[in-house]
Amino acid sequence: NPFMSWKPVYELVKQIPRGRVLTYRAVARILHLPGGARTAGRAMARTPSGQGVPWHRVVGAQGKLLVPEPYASLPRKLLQTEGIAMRGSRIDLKQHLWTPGKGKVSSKAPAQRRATLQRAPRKKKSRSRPGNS
DNA sequence: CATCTGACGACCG
DNA sequence: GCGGTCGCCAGAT
Repeated sequence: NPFMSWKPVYELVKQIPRGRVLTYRAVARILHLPGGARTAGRAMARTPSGQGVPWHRVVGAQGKLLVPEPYASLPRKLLQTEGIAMRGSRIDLKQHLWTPGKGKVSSKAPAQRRATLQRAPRKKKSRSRPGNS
């Protein structure tokens, strides 16, 4: 049963408090999901309905709502209802990013720092990308 | 078994 | 800030 594999993800998402959000990246790191954020995204894409999983509280690393059609408009509405502040089409992660276990200790979200590692130039291997025919 | 496909995120121009 | 590309990994074809 594939749902069992993602159960930890749904259990974690269910614990996100009202008015708070988690990024796909954060979910992946907390659960040590191999493959990182995309794996978290895959799990969310298969979120079972009727299980009380607040899927709208999982957003992109930059606070963007990545839910595709035909549900694209739902998260925004739901989050607004929960009092989530937004700058344009983004959520203020500084205010609403949830840190498991520190919900009532500190309301400040830890500033996420990007590694300053340099990477070798990237090869542009086109892997049958949807392009113009 | 070989490929393609994403509810991502990092980089690049 | 935006759009295109690549690495990642489990499912679908």
